[in-house]
Parts: sequence; C-alpha cells; structure tokens
Amino acid sequence: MEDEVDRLVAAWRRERPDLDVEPLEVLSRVSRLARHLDRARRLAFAEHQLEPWEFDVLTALRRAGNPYQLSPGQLLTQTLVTSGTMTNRIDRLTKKGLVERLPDPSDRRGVLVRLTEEGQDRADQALAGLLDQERAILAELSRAQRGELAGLLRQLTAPFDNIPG
Amino acid sequence: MEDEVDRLVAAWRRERPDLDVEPLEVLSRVSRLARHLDRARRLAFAEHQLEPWEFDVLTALRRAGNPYQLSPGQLLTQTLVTSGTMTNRIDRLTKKGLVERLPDPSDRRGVLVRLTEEGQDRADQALAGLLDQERAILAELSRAQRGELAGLLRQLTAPFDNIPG
DNA sequence: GTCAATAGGCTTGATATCAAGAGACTTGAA
DNA sequence: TTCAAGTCTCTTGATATCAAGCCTATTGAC
Repeated sequence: MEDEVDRLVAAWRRERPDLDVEPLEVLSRVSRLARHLDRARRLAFAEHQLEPWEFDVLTALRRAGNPYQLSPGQLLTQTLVTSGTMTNRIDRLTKKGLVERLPDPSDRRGVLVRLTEEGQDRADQALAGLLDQERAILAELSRAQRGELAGLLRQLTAPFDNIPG
Repeated sequence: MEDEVDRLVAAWRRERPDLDVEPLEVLSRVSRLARHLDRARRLAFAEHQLEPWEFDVLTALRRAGNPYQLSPGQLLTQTLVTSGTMTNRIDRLTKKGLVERLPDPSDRRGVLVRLTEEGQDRADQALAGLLDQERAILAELSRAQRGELAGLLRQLTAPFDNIPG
C-alpha cells in the first residue's frame, strides 16, 4: 500500500532527479508517524481527561516507584522541557489535585513533587488505555516484524541516547 | 547497544509487572527518534539560516514544480497547520524575500504564494544539507536494513495516510 | 569561618501556535 | 436576477512554551 512519503519522494524525484532522496524513505516516515501518534495519543488521553504533557509528568513520577516523588530538576531532565515550563506544569497539576509539592527535607532550596492517590490512579488508567491503542496500531505487523522493527529503530536511537546529545 | 527505551521499558516492568508493555518497544522509539530528528534538523537548517517551518513551506512550493506557486489553502493541507498560522508564516517569509503573494487571477478572493529566486535557492540548498545529515544518521544500517525499515514503517503509516484521519 | 561560585526553583517578557470568527468573494438553485 | 450557502484568507484573543535572569540555599577553597 502506498503512503504519503511515497508521494513525497516521487515529487522530489520529478523535481530534483539529480538528488538521492533515499534517506527520506526512512526518516520522513519516522517523523510523519510520530505526528500521527501524537494525535492518536491526545485522543486516547482525552478519555481520561489528561493532556499528553500531564501524562508525561505523572508517568515519570509513577515510574520512579514508591514513594512516587522526584525533584522538579529530575522531572526536567526526563521530560526535556525548560524549568519555566515545569513550574507551570506542576502548578496546574497541583491545582487539579494530581500532584503535591513538598519541601525537600535534605535541601532547604529544594522541592519534591509527589503523586497523589488520584494522580497515581489516573496515570495507571491512561497508560493502560495508551497500550491498548498502540496494540491496535501495531496489529498491522506480526510479532516477528515488531521485534525486527524495534531492533532496527534501536540501532538508530542508541547513538542519540548514549552520546551526550 | 541499550537505548533510553530499554530503560523505560525496564522501569515499567518493575513497577507494573502485570502490564504488557511490548508496544512501547516500537512506538516509543518512533516518538523519541522523531524528537531527536527534529533537533538535528533544526541544527542543519540553521546553517542555511532557515527555521524548520520555513523549510516546510518553501519545499512544499518547490515540490509543486514550475511556477512554484500554491494557494494558502493548499499549503495548509500540506503542512497541517491552521490558517492563522499560515498567514503569519507567509507574512514572515514575504518580509524575508523568500516568497511573494500574488492575486489569484481566477478567483478574486484568492491569493497565490510564489517562491522567489532566492527562496528556491535556499530551499534547494537546505534540502541537500538535510539529506547529507540524514545519510549520516542512517549509516548505522546496511542498505538492505534501510529498505526493510522503510517497508515496515510504511505498513504503519499507510492506514493513517489513506484513511481520512 | 568567610566568601565567591554554583545549584535549584521560580518569575518575566516575548513568541508561535491554535480556535473561533469576521470579511470578501463566488457559486448554484429558484 | 437574486440571495443563501459555501469558500478562502486574515484577524483576534487566549495559551503553552522558551530564554534569560532573579533569589535563596549550599558547597568548597582558602
């Protein structure tokens, strides 16, 4: 079956027959698929009254394990946003009762952000919903193909994830 | 080589051993790789004094072929932004001398956006730079692996691209 | 002990985006 | 011909983000 990238590549080959546009076959598909996934996730989370950014913060805390708390700085590095953005996010999640700010007992400058009971429930429910949706998207592929795809993608992501970039 | 998703999946298996998180092996890698690519592209375009959104608009016009012009509405559907955003983009590109607005001779409501000479040169140069960079990223894989990866990704993108979604 | 340098979180100001709607023009049915 | 409905672009108002800088507390060299 043809997709949008096939059409994109065909257009470039017509307009710029001198260029080798083969890289687009892989990387444009990655970018476009990621956009589709963003939209799909937004819909899945909306069923649990969560925005994608809320899910990101809550699940970072959830994955930290009991007692489900991290400093704002640790949340920054996990979610790749700036400190101003994180302050804003914590404010809003606090207002919704999904997290709470606690003073850090070991550093009087510091703050700890902790998941509330409700925050934990919402994160768990949204994760289950997300996984169901993702399984449906991946049903296009056999189990073996999924494994192969994961392995090929790992080869591309590993350099980014391991070099300081 | 391990990547960030391996660590993510391990954390979930520890915290939620009851859940099957296998879908994350593929789709979280797609999302994370797309983010890395966005950053890398921003750097590549900066060498040509272009923002990613400028590249998107200019190359849409470039791909349209001679005389390199499209209506704002056609640009909307190609770049997936809203009309307010596109008006703003065309304004800024016009100020930089990369595109120009022309009245549509066949519809007095309408406008045509046309690439200037400089806009075409900048788009062509930026595309060549992007392809060089992408080739470097893909050097991790053999030619056969790249073909396989492109095929697997196409199976996932095709439903999104062909169903009205 | 003292003080400069650093770390941690928050505040401010600017910007790009989106959603909603306004204004100008075209189309098609009566 | 007329006019209601549709199309196309631009404008407005609200929002989330980022970059830069501020303030407080901690650390380490002397």
